[in-house]
Amino acid sequence: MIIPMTSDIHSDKAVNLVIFTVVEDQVLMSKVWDEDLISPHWAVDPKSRGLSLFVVTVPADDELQSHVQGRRALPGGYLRDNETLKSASQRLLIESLGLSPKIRIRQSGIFDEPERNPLRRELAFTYWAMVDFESVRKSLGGRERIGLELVNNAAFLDLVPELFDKPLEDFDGVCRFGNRLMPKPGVYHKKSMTKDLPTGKILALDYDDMVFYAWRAMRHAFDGKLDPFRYLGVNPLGEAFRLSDAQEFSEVCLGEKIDRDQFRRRVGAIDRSNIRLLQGSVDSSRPGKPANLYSLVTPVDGEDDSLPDDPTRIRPLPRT
Amino acid sequence: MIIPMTSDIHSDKAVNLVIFTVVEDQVLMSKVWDEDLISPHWAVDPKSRGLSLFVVTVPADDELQSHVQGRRALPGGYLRDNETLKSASQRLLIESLGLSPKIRIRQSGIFDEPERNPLRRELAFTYWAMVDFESVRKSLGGRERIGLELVNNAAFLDLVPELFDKPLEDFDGVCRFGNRLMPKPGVYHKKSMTKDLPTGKILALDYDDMVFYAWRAMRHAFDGKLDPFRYLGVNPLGEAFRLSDAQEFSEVCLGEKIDRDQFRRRVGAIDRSNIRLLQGSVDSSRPGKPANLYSLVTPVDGEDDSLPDDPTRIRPLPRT
DNA sequence: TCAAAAGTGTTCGTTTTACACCCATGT
DNA sequence: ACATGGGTGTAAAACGAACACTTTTGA
Repeated sequence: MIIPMTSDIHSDKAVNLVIFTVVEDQVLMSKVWDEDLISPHWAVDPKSRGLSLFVVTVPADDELQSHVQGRRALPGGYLRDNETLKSASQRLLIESLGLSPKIRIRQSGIFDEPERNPLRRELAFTYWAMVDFESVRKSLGGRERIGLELVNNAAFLDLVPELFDKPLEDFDGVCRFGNRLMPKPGVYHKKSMTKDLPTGKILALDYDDMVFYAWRAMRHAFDGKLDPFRYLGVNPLGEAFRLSDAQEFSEVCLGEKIDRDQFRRRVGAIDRSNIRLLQGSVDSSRPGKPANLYSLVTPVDGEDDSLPDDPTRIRPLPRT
Repeated sequence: MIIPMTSDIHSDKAVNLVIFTVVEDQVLMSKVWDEDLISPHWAVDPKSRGLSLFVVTVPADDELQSHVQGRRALPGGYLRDNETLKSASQRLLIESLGLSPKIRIRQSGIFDEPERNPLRRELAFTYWAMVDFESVRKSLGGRERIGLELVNNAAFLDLVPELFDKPLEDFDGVCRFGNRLMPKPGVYHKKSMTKDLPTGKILALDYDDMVFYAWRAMRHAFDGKLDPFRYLGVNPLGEAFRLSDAQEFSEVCLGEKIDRDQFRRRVGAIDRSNIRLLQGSVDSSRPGKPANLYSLVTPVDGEDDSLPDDPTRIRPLPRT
């Protein structure tokens, strides 16, 4: 990528984007032909059906190649004079992926180690967003070699116990980019990042950390009494969906399994939920009892800023 | 203040410190003679007894004077080549206040509006800490004219209902630098900063916002099941204290009133609390029934990094 | 005897978690 | 019939908020 050499570019202030997307394995298989764009190769299994959470990656800059052993990077760019970091991240979302500016973007971290980039001192600010897969798909591949790296799916969650020699319940969220353990008496949350894990580093430089922290932030959309669709500004499930699909969406984003009955009751508390039963429509396309279909009461629109940036600071809505 | 003109200073990356301290009004009166250092003047009332939460301020830079109408600023400085922002904030804490590096510092915000500083484009990163009043006191005044600005105290909390025409329970935390309303059905948290309030701006530029967001972060030490002393790394209450003092400390920091019985029961849940009854010692120095005295089981030490940076991500400790 | 502040008991409604059971479909 | 997944009833446990009452001091 060639950066135009206009003088208003702050080349020591990078903005990196952690763009999440959720897609059903079979949709991914049928719509993405170049399997080199999807990593790792086992990420999509033709036999099983399920949702996967991915993050968008690009090749590392040429000048970095000698330092990164072929590992990929996160899309990004540099701050300009007349922008805030947030507007820079919006511009970069358009520039690098051709995505509409109506996407809800949130700040998630500062990466400022003097040695983090072996070429020069630069601070990196990460912004994250959840994006509809259809929007991402159009940009995949191309000269930019835009690709997807798996963050989490049901298969990975099933692997966790043998991979880390701990049951899934011991974790307060797991994904390929790291995890936290549930606190025990006397011990607070303990986190593990890819550099400490047997599975090893995934992306170049400190991009793994960027993904992990952004994932932790994104995760908050699901762990409280928030409406994740409104919070993320996107609905990857389509017009009508099964509750079990909504549950798998939550599980993959949270990196936790949720009890079926608890999940249903939580979203069923209509006074704080955006999900409503679609009268009289069922889906029998899969084994078992046909499932009721649901839809969103208020369809999402990306640009609603009535929600605060930090979900951790929202108390649950009181009952009516 | 003269900044040495060595070339490794990043003069477009500022670090500002929001240094909180809690002090009893009568201690403040007896130990600080220059009342110009304390703002506003009604902050300390010789008649009433109580705790106040302050933030440390300094005069705005000379070059800014024409823009700020005499308003004061937060201590700060610039990032250097070989530092992270966090180590810069530690250095600045020593340089500007002579404070020991053992103080627990946390990041809280990025201020990046292109116009935020009328003199030049600069990004500001804020770091906050809670500091023992004795440490702050030694630096007050002097050539630097280091002073204190009131953030919250019982008197201000009592004023809130008539000031904002709303009962205190409608707020999810109030202080002089802003507030949030409790969410109502259909409406999420709504915040008000000083620029929107009848009470008006307090400090120069966007320093009010820095204090507000840092205060919101500091507040988290109190609203969950965290041990605030361990989280803040400081104990402003001394060796032995009444539970009612611990309660006032919490109320002033939270910007909320807490029911006496609820507060006592919460800290009384010893398996998750650091507070223990001091056998056989009572304090009769105030009207009413003499109070039992308590102390911390594990005295605080500033440099314990077993606690994560973000309290919102801590789940309560399970019971033993 | 009263005000003031400390300290405790008890209730009630909500939330969380777990377990169990029934239901409707395809094979 | 049975495997598969959808959907609901119920109950224990934990938690939070509210209220009322008792205790011990000084004035």
